[in-house]
Amino acid sequence: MATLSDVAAEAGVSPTAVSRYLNNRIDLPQATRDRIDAAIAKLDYRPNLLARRLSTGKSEAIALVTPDIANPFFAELAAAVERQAHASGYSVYITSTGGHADAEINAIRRMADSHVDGLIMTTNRVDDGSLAGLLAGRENVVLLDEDIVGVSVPRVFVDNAEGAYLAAKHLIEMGHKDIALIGGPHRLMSVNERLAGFTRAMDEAGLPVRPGWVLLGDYTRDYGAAAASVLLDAVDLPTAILACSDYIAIGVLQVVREHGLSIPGDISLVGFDDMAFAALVDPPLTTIRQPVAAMGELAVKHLLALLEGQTPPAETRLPVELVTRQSVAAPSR
Amino acid sequence: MATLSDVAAEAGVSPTAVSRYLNNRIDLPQATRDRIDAAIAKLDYRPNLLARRLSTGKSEAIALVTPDIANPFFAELAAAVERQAHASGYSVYITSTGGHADAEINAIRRMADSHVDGLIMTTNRVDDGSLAGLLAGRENVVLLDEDIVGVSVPRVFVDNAEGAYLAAKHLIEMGHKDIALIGGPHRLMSVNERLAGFTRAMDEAGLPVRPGWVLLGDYTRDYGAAAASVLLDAVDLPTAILACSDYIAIGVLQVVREHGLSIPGDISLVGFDDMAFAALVDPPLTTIRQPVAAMGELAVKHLLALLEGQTPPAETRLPVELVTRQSVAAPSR
DNA sequence: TTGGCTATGTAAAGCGCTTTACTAGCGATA
DNA sequence: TATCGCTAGTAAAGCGCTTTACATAGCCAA
Repeated sequence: MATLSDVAAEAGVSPTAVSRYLNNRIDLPQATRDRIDAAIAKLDYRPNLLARRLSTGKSEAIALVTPDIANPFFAELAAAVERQAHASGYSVYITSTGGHADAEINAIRRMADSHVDGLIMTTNRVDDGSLAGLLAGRENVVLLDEDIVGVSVPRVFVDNAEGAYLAAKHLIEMGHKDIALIGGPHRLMSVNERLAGFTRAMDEAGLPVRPGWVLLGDYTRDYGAAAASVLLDAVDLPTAILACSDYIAIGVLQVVREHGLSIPGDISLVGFDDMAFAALVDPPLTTIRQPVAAMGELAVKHLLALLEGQTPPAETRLPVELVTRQSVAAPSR
Repeated sequence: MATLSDVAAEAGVSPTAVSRYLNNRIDLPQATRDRIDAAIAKLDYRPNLLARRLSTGKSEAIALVTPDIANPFFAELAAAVERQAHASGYSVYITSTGGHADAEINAIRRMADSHVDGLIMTTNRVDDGSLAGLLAGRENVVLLDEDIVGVSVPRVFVDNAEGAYLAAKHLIEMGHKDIALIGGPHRLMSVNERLAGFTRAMDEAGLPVRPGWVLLGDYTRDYGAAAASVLLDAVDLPTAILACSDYIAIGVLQVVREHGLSIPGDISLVGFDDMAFAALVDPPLTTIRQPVAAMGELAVKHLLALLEGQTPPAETRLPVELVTRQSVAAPSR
């Protein structure tokens, strides 16, 4: 690999001149510029980014740490982050942690050690304080999608409460009164908020939120199935289920079918996220759409603003919308 | 941030000693080790990876360049690559290119400039020679999933021909004779091979491959829909369609339904890939499963072998399997 | 003729680490 | 006593770049 010095020698100037020329920090006469350009072309010179980063202390790169890149939600988020970052000349380094606390900590450490300029953090656990400790006080972090309590960095979330409210209201307007909610991990911000939105809709309609019909566990298909089993094995059944993620919804779908019931014939179902498969399942899922791409883009914008010393909003809420398909009908009972 | 020298000063030894101690290149008496450890703890020292990489010329990191991380196939591949690389102490930097030639080239360049030790390349286009030019002769690259002609680096593929053969044979055994194939981009290796496997199965059964029933375009839902429209608007219809990807298959699904036909009642359908949604669509899709995780793991293993100067197999074919669900039935006509 | 300005650069230090040589001191050995 | 070998380190160069401070030549004005 040719180095800057090689180019300088070839062009008959000093390395300083070449460096400053390449970084637009010097005005050179045309003849000199031509010689340098020729030398670069001849030697196929490409600057060593590592050396540059070490020297300047800037990397023009950001990291995205994510629980699981194989999860389409985070994958889409990652794609959006990358698109937006590239548009601003930044590279992005994506890591997935598997959702384990120690892996998250390692990932953050490793990224910091590799000297990325900033970090976008998504998680799907509730933190025990260790993440907060690592992240607190940093000026180059933004939180995306899910909160970490005690970390006062810019945050980009979706309007979770509104989403659940819209979903519940839709069910209520279709005539449902007996509505159950299946949600993600207890105490996770999005879960709290979705539960709150659900409760508000029920309250407004004068409908009770039955404790036995609020099941909190995981944003997974398996948990959806397990929770649906609990619901369906009880003596009285809800006429509708609000699943706090589309993954939960397909678990519900499967179990409902296994119980010989039909959706939406016997039970109506609303999901959350509008993942790509939501339109493809049988029946196509009525769900709450999250603006995934916008979330990723905004997170990058806020991070880059932060890096430039500006002060992006402490918290941004992106709007969600109800997408009606065919998993909701009027109650038959 | 504390540096090595800070630690050395704190511990009352030279930076050399600390460096060599941390890299296990020196035996120090317990007392000295304790002083260094204490200094590290006190200063919360973490080595600067950039500096280390610049100095050693090794990065303990590999890059994965991929057309689109938002595509669950590549996302799953990425997750597997990351898992396996981490297990060997390597970081991985994932980039997606959007499937554009220049973006691919940029990505490869950028990765090379950031001095990753090696590169795993996946693509979904047929190369015009520019990628081949960039990659040819490199000793630290492996190709995954799709070939780039003229690049003689280790390759990890799936047994495409066998997959299509199994799918076609399954249809034939169910009684189908009029079978169409909808495939990805013309001249892409996987497409060629799947077409070949299809043809072999038809030949063995003494069945003709009708040129009008072989449609090549893209591995996308849109193309699947477009191709299905062509097929269904003709005078005589196939009784079965072999879609060379599950994305194509769902496009087909949609169009078949729009034509008032049912799957598998009127037309049987087999997909390829066994993406997560294949089991969720209506009807659940019979498809060919690719061992995605194994592909990613093997690519990493072969790359690391390469980096250690070993010679992994020039080409590995991973087996596929037929997953029967409910999109195939005996022909009604 | 001198002083100063502009144009065109360069020398050298430094980013934080690794690594190759080298060495001071000391006990044991011949 | 001179030498050897071992222990416990160290000095300094180098990875490839950036950046600060300085330098020289030529020209113009006073």
